[in-house]
Amino acid sequence: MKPKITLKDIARELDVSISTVSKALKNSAEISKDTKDKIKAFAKFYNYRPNNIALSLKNKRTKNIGVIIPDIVHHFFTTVFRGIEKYANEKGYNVIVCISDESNEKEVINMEMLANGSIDGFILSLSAETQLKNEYTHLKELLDQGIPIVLFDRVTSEIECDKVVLNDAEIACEAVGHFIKAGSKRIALVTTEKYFNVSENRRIGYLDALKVHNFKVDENLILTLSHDMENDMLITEFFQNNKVDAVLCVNEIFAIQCMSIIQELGFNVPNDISIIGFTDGILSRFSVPRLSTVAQHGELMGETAAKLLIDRMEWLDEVEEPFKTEVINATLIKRGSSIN
Amino acid sequence: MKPKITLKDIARELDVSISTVSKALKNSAEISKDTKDKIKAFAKFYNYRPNNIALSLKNKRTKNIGVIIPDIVHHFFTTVFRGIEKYANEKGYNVIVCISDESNEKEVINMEMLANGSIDGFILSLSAETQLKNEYTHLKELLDQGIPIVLFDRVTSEIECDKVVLNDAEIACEAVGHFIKAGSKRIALVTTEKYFNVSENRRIGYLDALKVHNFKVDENLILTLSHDMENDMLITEFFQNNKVDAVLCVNEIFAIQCMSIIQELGFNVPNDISIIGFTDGILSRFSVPRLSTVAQHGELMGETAAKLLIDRMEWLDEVEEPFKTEVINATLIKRGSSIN
DNA sequence: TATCAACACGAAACCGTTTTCGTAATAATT
DNA sequence: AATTATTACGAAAACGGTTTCGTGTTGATA
Repeated sequence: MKPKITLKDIARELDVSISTVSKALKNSAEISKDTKDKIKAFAKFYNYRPNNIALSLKNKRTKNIGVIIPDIVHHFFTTVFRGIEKYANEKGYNVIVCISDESNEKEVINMEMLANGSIDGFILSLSAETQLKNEYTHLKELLDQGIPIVLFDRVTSEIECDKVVLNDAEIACEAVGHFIKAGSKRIALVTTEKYFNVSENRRIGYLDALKVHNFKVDENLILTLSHDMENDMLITEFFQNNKVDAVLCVNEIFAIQCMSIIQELGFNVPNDISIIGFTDGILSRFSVPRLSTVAQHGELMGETAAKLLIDRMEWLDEVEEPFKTEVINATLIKRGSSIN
Repeated sequence: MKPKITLKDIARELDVSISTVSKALKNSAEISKDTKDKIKAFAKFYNYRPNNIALSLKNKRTKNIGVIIPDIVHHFFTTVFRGIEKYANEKGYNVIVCISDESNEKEVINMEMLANGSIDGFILSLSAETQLKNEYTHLKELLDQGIPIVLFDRVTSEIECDKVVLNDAEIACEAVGHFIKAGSKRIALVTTEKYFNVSENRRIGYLDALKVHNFKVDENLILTLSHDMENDMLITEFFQNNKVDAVLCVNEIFAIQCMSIIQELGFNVPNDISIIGFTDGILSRFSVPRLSTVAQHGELMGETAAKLLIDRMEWLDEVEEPFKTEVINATLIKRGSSIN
């Protein structure tokens, strides 16, 4: 057991002052070559590393980023996290993750916890409950305290800060357009409650596409599912009661569930019913047939968010940049579950 | 913009000493009720919160746990992480995650980075490269410095510390036994390179089961795949060239890949060939037919690891507990991809 | 009236750094 | 020889807390 060595230890052993040791290790011109060599050798031998906590206290920056995500088991958030971690690490930052579990309270508690010095900035995607309650005072307070925040994916216009979003409406429109070009007539949308900005945007894109192609909107063709319940019965009834030849689902799970039920009901995918989902995750790649889907480029999204945050943190004292919203362009990946 | 308030600020405003403020906020009996009330009210009004960094420096404990995992996109690690985060959070700890990306170098760098004061202890699963090179000096050094470590899943006997593992051999044996009871005669194993302790243990379980039931081992029925390559060709050839009626795969992806190729080759799952995988992830639950699999209880594993670590950290000064190895009992989940 | 608790608070050390500033000792200049 | 510049280092403050110990002021006791 050899505990960590400090500047003080080195100073005592070598009979110099702490300041001298500190300067010597930073190769200061103030210190003679002899002394520097001696100190460096000693430090190297005992594997001296400066204490991060002491540095943080002194510099008033921790080189830690707080990441708050609603759920890590969702593939999309996992990939975004991957992107954040990768970029942050390259830039010498560490990442502290908290999972809000879609709960507003957890989101608030975790952020307040971390805000007391543990991190230099936040990257987060709003919890479902936060979006539902439209409650953003915790974010406002942190911004007020000068802590930079980057929102991604689940964002809100109530808060002014850097953001990274997907062109949800546009890509949903493109997906529906793709159905229409392939000859689909009755196109369904399977979505979540509309307080999610992303679902709402995808719905808008869906409606836009119908309008552009002079399709009449049939509200019966929009199925709203909750993300935390057993939806199998609802889906089954939906496809039994409605004649449908194409479905756009706002996430991968819904898409896979629909495909599985559609197949059980005796329809052929994609000949009877085409399916396109969101998130190019593992499910989409390994299903039969493989799922056509909207790739959200989560990793890029994460990197972009991290870059936005780190840039702002590192320029904070120098210039006052206006807030940016970066738009990630989704890609429609055509695979076996849709025609052509 | 109202920056964070400190003890010093309160002391100045209220014309008392810093010590008085500190004691008042901790409700010390040393301070008169009047003064305490005044200080508490002021602190509350300005939303005073002690600075975590200063506390860490003083207390020599950060209440942060470092988690190093090889890969976060793998469902198993994600769930373990979930368990760690959950338990740690309940106990007031934050989690700093680094992804080693199966690289020994990254593992070493990240751990050294965090070890300089940022965390109180580590939870990790060894990277592939670390297991391949059998290089554990970084772990030994940290343990030497008095930093507690808990290894999970990918562990090694070279290091003495707390560990959490799955009863891999046992459950693999049980899975193969299940095949045999259902009448399978030619049982294959699809696995990874054997320097992974987990794959090796599953292989041992597979061999044990064969031996117990007086089956001859046919090395041709063991297919070794690399985890980062395109394996489709290898799998296809394997099932074309070998008569097989059951397959145990050491992970979910291999299982799904095998199932998909087996079906393409015109075999019926499970009638012609039964399949059991490892990891009860999203893939297993949504495949057609649903995949029989070994549930590894990742979340429980994570919680157990976090509990082991936190217990050790909090008792560190008091007693010297011997190291423990907790074994998580996997569960065989029988679904559509295997008979009976 | 001198002595002594009890009370209420402040000074200062400490955690491990960095950094500014002051100052001996030596060397260079006039 | 007196002054100045340079070199090489140390003292101390600062970051934001906690905690030990000391101390001035009361009120009670002998």
